[in-house]
Amino acid sequence: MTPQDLFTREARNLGKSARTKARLMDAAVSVFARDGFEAASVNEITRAAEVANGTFYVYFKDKDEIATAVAYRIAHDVVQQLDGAMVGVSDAVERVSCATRRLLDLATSTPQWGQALFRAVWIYNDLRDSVVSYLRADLERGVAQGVFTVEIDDFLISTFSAMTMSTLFRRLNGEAGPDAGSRVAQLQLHMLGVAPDVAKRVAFQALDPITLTMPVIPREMDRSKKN
Amino acid sequence: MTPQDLFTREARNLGKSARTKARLMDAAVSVFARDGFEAASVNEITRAAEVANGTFYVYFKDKDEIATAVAYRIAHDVVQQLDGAMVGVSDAVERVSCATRRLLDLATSTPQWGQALFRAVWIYNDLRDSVVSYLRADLERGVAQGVFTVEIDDFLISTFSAMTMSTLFRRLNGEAGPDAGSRVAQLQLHMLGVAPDVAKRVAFQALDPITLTMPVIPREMDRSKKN
DNA sequence: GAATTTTATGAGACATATGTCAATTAAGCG
DNA sequence: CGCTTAATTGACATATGTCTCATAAAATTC
Repeated sequence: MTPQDLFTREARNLGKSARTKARLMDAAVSVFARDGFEAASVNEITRAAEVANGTFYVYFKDKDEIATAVAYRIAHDVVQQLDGAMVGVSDAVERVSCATRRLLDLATSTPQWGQALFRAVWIYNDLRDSVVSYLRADLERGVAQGVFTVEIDDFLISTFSAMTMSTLFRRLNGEAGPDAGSRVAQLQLHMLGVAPDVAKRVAFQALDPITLTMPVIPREMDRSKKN
Repeated sequence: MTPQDLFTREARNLGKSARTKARLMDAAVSVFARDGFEAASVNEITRAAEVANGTFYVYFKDKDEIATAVAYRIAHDVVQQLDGAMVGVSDAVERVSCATRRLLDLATSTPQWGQALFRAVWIYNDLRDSVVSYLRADLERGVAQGVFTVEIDDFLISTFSAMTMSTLFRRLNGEAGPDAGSRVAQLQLHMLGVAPDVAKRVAFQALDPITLTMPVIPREMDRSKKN
């Protein structure tokens, strides 16, 4: 078990079936990250989890089921982390910039989860909406504060997230360096109509180094009652 | 043969082997567009092309080979179309806006090719560079003209293209309407530092309705000599 | 520690994919 | 037309994957 195996870590005090399920989910994360969602096979996941092929089907109906389980869980944790990292920030410009930068830091610090998040957001539309849910509010706050001069609608939000996501992608592939978060945040602020000097200052200002791991909190007891 | 089958159309006066190869390439385009590159199978392509499984291997070594053949060809044609549609436009702001809008119009008018282009650009990095080759020049021109106030480098260019590509994606999926091209162009201009009123005017000004089909011009004689 | 329940196993039935090749069919040509 | 070459075919060997199920192993209960 590597430090990346966060589901397993979470389940270490739970019943055996919860632990096995967690192993499978961690394995799925790393296989999805390595091979992509389409190319991943149940066999590959069970091999990575070091369980027999049949064991998989005790816990999940098929590949889709484990994929959604993993994806929604990761998205949930990411949203929670971001929320936590932004308490006390009230300026809309800062919030928007912060969110982008924190998301990139977070995903980069646990690359497998970053990869999985990226792919999941790609596939599940409603999941993207959930990761992005806070964004609309912050953008509208900025309009109310008079600092953003664009109309906030679905198109803008999609474009905005595409900028973040494409940066995440490049960051995970080593095509962009550690300043990618600040750079894309700066461009996003330009796009929203923030004055260049303000955009530059906010996007590049130091972030207090909050610990951004994915502290998966045990929430459930053993729930492996079939059907 | 549907009107979308542009390779077949191109090859209609060529030898039999060229026509079969073209059928396979058109089939590949539509299967890639429908199933995605990973999920597509050679069987599916031969079925769509209405040829036997073995025929495929006469013309292509494997799925990758036909994919690159198709992808590079589409990219080549798209670049050529865009170039053609922009002769005479010298203002950098207009050129940049135009390129984005034309690309979206083009890809939307032949959705299968649009899909294939999107997926191909995703996979083949050098191909993206080729589609985007004119972009760097136009951006630098804008800086020289003093209308863009950002530094032009790989990061900016990637982010810029991501905006275009994500819009293409949404457009092809019906998540964005016909004004998507203008809207994203406007946002891109904002990002580059163009004044809002100018950005709005240029991004939404009418484009002369140049015929933007993919006029694949026969260029080669039958080249189906194996090895 | 024996009985019972939970969990894990892996062989196997079935499906689908790849790439090869000997045989067949079609095309081109004198 | 008959001959030669080009093009196509589909069965086959091989591989990989999915999902089920009877059985084995492990954990829990009494």
